[in-house]
Order: sequence, then structure tokens, then C-alpha cells
Amino acid sequence: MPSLPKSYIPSQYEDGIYKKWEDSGYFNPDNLDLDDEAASYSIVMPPPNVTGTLHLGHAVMLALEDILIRYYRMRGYRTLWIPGTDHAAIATQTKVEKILKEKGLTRHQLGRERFLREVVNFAKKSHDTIVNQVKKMGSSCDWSREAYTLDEVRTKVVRSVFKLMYDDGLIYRGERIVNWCPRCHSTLADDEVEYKEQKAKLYTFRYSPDFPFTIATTRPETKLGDTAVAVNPKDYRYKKYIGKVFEVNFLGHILKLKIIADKSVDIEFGTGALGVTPAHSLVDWQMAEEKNLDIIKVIDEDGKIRQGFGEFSGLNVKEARAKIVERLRKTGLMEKEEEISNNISLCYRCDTPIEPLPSKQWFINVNKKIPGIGKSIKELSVEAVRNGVFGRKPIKIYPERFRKNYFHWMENLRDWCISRQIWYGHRIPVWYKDKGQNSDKEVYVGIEPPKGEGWKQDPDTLDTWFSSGLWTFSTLAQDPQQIKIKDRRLVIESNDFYCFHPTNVLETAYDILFFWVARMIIMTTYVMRDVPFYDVYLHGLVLDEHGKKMSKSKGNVIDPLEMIKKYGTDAVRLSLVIGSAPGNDMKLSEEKIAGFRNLVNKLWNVARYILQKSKLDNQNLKIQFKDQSLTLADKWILSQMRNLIRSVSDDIANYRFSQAGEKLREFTWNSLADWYLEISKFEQSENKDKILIKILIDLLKMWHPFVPFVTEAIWQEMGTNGLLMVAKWPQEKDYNEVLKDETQVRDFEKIKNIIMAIRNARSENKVEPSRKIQAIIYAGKNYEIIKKSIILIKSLRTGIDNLEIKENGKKIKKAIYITVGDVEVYLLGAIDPEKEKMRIKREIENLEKLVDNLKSKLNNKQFVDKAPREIVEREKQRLASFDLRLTQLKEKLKEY
RNA sequence: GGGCGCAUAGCUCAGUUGGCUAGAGCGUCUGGUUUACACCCAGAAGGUCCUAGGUUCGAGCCCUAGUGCGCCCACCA
Repeated sequence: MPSLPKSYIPSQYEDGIYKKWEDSGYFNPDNLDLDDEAASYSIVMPPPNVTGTLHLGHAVMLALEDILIRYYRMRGYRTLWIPGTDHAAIATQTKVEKILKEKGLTRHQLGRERFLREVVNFAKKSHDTIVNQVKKMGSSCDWSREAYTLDEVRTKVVRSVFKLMYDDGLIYRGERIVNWCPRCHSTLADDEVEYKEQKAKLYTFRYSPDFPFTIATTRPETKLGDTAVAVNPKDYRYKKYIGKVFEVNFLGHILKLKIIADKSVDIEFGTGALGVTPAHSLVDWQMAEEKNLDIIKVIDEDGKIRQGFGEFSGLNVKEARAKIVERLRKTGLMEKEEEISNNISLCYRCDTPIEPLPSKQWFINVNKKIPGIGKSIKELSVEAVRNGVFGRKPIKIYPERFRKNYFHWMENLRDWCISRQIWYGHRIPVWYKDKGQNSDKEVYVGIEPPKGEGWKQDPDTLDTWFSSGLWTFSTLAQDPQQIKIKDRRLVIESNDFYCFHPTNVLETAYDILFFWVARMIIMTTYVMRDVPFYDVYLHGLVLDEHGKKMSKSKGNVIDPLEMIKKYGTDAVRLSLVIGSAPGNDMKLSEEKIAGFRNLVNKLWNVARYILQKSKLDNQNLKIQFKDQSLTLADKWILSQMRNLIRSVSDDIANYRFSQAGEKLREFTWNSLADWYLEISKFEQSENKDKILIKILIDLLKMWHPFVPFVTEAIWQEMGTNGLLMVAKWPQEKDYNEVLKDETQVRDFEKIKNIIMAIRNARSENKVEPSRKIQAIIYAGKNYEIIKKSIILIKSLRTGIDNLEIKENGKKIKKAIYITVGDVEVYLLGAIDPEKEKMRIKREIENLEKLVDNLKSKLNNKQFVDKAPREIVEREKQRLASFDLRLTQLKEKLKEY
């Protein structure tokens, strides 16, 4: 075995190892060596957008999913992780438009076809970048099944689902008020609108001098489209006007205003009277529908005032507002202008203020009962999480608190606008044909274009979330032929679908719960009559070290790729997994990553030490478990190991990644490196070498899902056959033998405590480290075990060269005196009386407090009666032991 | 306006079903070339577990109210 370098240099191994994994074919479950009955485990990767580069959000997601995947693969599951990318319609189109703009071009100049070619080229390049970055993270996903939300197979699924929903009457086209982004020139779904608080001017004005009262608004320019004034029915000021119609001349435009009553009007706000603009406010639109009001469109799709408004026509919203305000002031109609703060709605992609306006769009009806199911999409999606649907258990959400958010969102869901006026995306599979004048167009909805002349496809595309909503099953088809509609539902006739659907868990960031997770539940329950996944695991957002969101403008962005270069992928993965709780945001700093680099290096050195020490053929690892052949330390470490296997497995299976990692670190650094390896330098035997190798092998296996590269690198250096990636997960039962007698494990803890107490006492007494001292131990009942551990007590940084063990004996004066349980230890010849006196006094104080507490507890009849017996018993024993030490120390103190 | 989360050592956070002399990592301090590792080793200091009530034999953990910070949702014109 060649000797390993002193420290682990990730960059020398990572790319080569990833290639080995990939070449092995084991990312693909078809190549795993499994029984036919092996259970399957599957995850679909939330597809990164093809626009971007890898950020820390992706990194967390990839790290967590890879942990699960590697764990289940090693456990012998038929394990599949499907990677893919998202075409992210608006985001991608916007980006390409930006690039074009730099060349002085717009998409309209290019035309639809040429523009789309540009986008496709851009997406291709961008795709390759992100895929390479996903690989950099060590992701063990099956690239042979890579999917794209806009490829041929996915397109067939999208169109089939659209058709299904259309035929079931769940998709309809209608004129409704929508969120319109004048910059993107497209609609947005309700949850794609973001709100930002800002200062705004609230104007109080009168439409005309003869109108009886004033109204307040922040958007005077829309008032050109007012068709009513709403007041609260209880507002005595306006009661007499309700039902009346006023015709007013508002800055040269005649408005017919009906005074209506509506409970939602706040009497306190403004003047208590609200100008109703049905075309440009959702609430007003709803009032208009209820009260049958006229609708006057004022603003067009460019965010400009439409024709027919005289001097205002053609102005953009801001200009028009300024002009109207100025006119109101001049004509004396303006009564008040005040600063208020309100929420403006912004496009989540480009931050442009959105304009609510009426438009003919495609919608999914969320309240209509689904034929054959008898429940609406909304009801079905709530059921899926609350009680379970189609014979499945309820979908579990981790952490559970997000259930509430989910229900709230789902229960308040309005019809989902799915059409977008952009070019990049799934074109709506609807074709129209003119039927002559004055009649509606003929409509064809289908998977393939209709035969015959004169058909024109709808120019709009689908909301990108429509296709991502199908992701858990659309990715399980490889060929469009496998996708069929049967019995009003979608059928995917593939082995993958049969084997891997529903997926086991959907792992993603919590900020995407509504955008995506909810939509997958909506789509899958309806279209497949099944759940898309059994569990949802939500991770938090990665913030900078001060808890702020990372953003380019703030300059606080940590680039995962840069960190990988500097500290290695394994360290980056750990820094994102350990020390954070499910669904909680985490703060990340470079120091944190550096800390985990140290841990990775520690693991490397543990391996380096064991491998150079135990030059064993590691095929033959039969450990002798006979009592004679195992020392206390052996028993102890083997028992620790067994517990570790149990709890790490349990933690990963229950998504407690941080805790699993924490336990592995504790074991590796503390129990193994600082104790057992040190001990192995003094206690030697062939059996011990076997134990060391066995522990190393199992430890590497357990670390592997967390830090795949360093563990695989060590594995390869060991000359082991095969890849660690597909090695069998450690077995608790390999260690069961050792647990037959737990008392020896506790015995070792006693030795450990004695050693630590000696180190401490030396340090407190300022005994120079190089100075060797003599020690005498009165071991009492522990005589045998301490006798067996003489070498350890002398060797493990206690600086003792002469050690005498007796069952008991006389008090020794002028010695440092330590008690550990009922064991008394004297350190001779190095005493500093002042310091020693202080130390003993402190110890006594401490013990007295404890003894007092315990005594009053045990004197409390309530406690003794009501607390469980084990607890009472334990407290009694503790009291006895503390009491004994206390008397011993008090006795000792008399000397000083 | 509703909902959710967080508040524990200087910093970042663990603390699963109440039994704790409240833990870890980083940082700080005292020492140390101990042939696996200075990306290291040994030792130490450091905490009214946000506040006030309550339930309980027993509360960091459960309940109620409050304070501070953060987030989400909602049609405040």
C-alpha cells in the first residue's frame, strides 16, 4: 500500500472519482446487482433552470438528495435519482431578450421563429454549464435518464394533460382580470406576484365640482375607467346616495357613476368612498361582476393609456398620473395629498409593477368537480395531505408546520391562469379556425395539430409551472409512445413508471412549496389518480453570515464552485448539512466551510493511520469476540460503533441529516481518533488491527453519503475491490456479539474518567507537561479493571511514569488528591499546595451544591412517590457517590 | 389584518417522547514539534436556556400572555 499524502487534497481526486462512478454505470439502477424483489427508492431532482449557474440553494438540495440516494443505494434498494433541467419560460426568455438588447434588437424584430432559435441555443449552452456544476457536487443521479421540461417526451405529457383537462372541462378560456407585466408582456399567476411596501401618495379629490363628495385613490390615472363609487352600507354619510347614478365630467371625460354599497369598504380609510375601476383592480372587478357594472379599459398591455382618452391617451401610467394630478390641482378638485405606505405588486421575475387588466386567457378551474372523481382539484389536493387519497397514506410534510401553510394556500386557491404571452415554452395545444363572419371560431384541442386547412395555433404558451407540475411522472417516460390517455386518465406504460412511481420524497426549498410542490399534488392526483410522492422534505434558505439574503447587489454571495475549488466538495456539502434544522434558514460563512475541511482531513488521517498500522488483507476480518481477546477499549469502541450504525441509519431515514452528521463527527474525531487510535498505539494485537480495519470500513461507508469523494478516495487507496458507492451498508449485527456484557463498556468509561481527571489535575497544578510523576490509585471494587489498564493510564498524556494500584490504603499527604467515583488517585511529587487547596475547595463547593439538591429532592415525598422508580433509584445512587467523594475531599482539605 | 418561525456560551447552532451537574463547532485563554493529522494534541474559562405567569414530584422542552427579530399570506383603495 503506497503511503498517503499528509493531507487530503480534494482537487486531486474529485473529478477522477466522479468519472469512475459515472463510468461504472451504477447511477443507473438497471445496472445495480439486485434481486428482483428489491424495493425501489426514487427521487426526482427539482430541475435547475437552464438560465442560471449553480448557487448555494442548488448545493443544499443536491447534497441532501445525494445523501438519501447514496444511503438507499447502499442499503440495497433499486435506487433512482432522475436529473433534469427546467426551461423556465419567462426567466430564460427575459435573459435572451437582454442579450439581444445589447445588440440593439428586440424579439419582435427577429420574429418568433428566429427568436426561439436564439433561446434554444442559449438554453443549450447554459444547460451544459449547470449540468457540469451539478456533477461537481458529486450528485449520483442517473444521467441516462436526464429530462428537460421542454423535450419531446415531456411535451407529449404536457399536451396530453392539457387535453385531458380540457375534455373534463377543467381548462377553460375566459376574459378575466389578470396580473399583467407590461415588461414581460405577459400574464402572471397570483403567486408570481410579489409585494413590496413603499411610500405612495394618497390623493383625495372630487370627480367634478357637482359630485357630492370626495374619494381617495393612489392611482388617479385609472379613475378614467371608474363606473361606480362604493361605500360601506353602514356609513351614514353616504347612505342617502346608495343606488343613485351620477353623470360627471371628470377632466373632460363623461363618467357614469353608480353609488353602490359593499361591506368590504373600510369606513375609516380615506373618505370612506372608493372609486370603482372594474378593469384595473381585482376587487373592483369582482364588485362589477356582482353589481353588473360597466367595464371601461383604460390601460393597455404596454402600460399606456388607451385611445379615446384625449390628451391622456398614449401616456404611460406615470406620465398620465402626473398630468391628472396636475389638472386636479389646477381645477381645484384636489382636496388633499398625503403620504401613505402601501404594497405595490411587482413581477417576481423583473420587478416591474404589474397592471391588473382584463384579458382573454386560459384558466384551470380549481373548484369544478372532476368527472369520475366527484371532487374538485382543490378538494383532492387538500385530501391528499390531510387524509390520503386513492388508498395512499397522507403525504407527509417535513417539517410538519408547513402543512398549515399548504392547507391555507390550497383552500384559498383561485382559478389558475396558465397562459402566457411569451414565446419560449409549451405552446398551448389549441388550434382555431374561422367559421365565417359573426360566429365564434372553431376550436380544436389535441396532442397533434388537426388535419385540414386554415387552422392556426394559439400563439400563447403555458405557465412554466404547468409542465413542472407533471415532473414526478413525466420524467418516468422515455418514449412518447409510452404516453397514453385511457379511461380519462394519463397512463405511462414504462417499467420506470411501474417501478418508481410514486417517488419516495420530494426534497426542495420551502419557498417553492406553493409554486411547485402544491402544483405537483394538484396535477398528479387528478391526472394519475395517485400521489406524486410519499414525503415532502423542505430545507431552508442559505443566508450570509449575518442572516441576510445573498444577492449580487449586496455583494455577499458565496459561490459554491469557488468554495469547492478552495475546500473541496465534501467540505461544502457538510457545511450545508450539519448545523441546520429542517425548514430552517441557515447562515453560512467561509470559516464554517473551512472547519468542515478540517473534519474531512481528519477522516483522511484516521484512515492514513489505520492503513499504515494494520497492513492487513482486509478480506479476512473475522474479529475474535471471545472475552479474552478483547480489551475494555475494544469493547467500548465496538459498542459505540454499533450504536452509531443504528442511530445514523435511523437519522437519515427520518431526514435528520444534521444529527446523523453530528454523530459521525463525534465518533470519528472524539471516540475514534482521540481515544481509540491513541490507545491502539499502546495496546497492540492482531485482533486490534482487524478491529481497526473493520471500523474504518464501516465508518467510511457511513460517511460516504455525506462526503462521497474523500471516502471513495480512501476506499480506492485501500485497494478494495469495487466502488464504495455500491458497498453494502454496515450491519448492526456484526457488532452484536460485543454487547453481551455492557458493564465492560461502562468500565472503560471509568478508566477514561480517571485519565481525564489526572490530566485536569496536572494542568490545574501547573505541572509542566514534560515532568513525569508518580501516581498511586486506591481502586476499591475497580481493582481488576484498573490493573488491566495500567498501560493506558500511564500512556495517554497523563505524564505518569510510575503507577501503583492498590485496593485501598492510607491517606497520602503532600499529594494531589483526585476522586473519580469511588476511586481515589494520588499524584505524587508535583504538588503546588496553594493551587491544590483551591482546587479541592472548588470541588467541594460544587459537590455540596449537588448533594443539597439531591437530598432535598429525595426528601420530597411527592418525588419519591410519583417519579418513576428508575429515576428515584438513580438519584439515590448519585447521592451516595457524591456523598462519599465529599467526605473524602473534606478529609483531605484538613491537611491544608 | 391573519399565520408561521426564531430567541440557549463572544459567534453559529444541537438539545427527538418533560428526568440536565444544559452540549457541540468556531472563537478566546493556558500549555504542547506526542513519528496519522498544527487542517493537530491536552487543559480551561464562558450560560437568570428572551420576560412574566401556569401545569407537573420535576420545565430549555408543555400551556397562557407579553417583548424583540425574521418570514409567509391577504383585494387596504
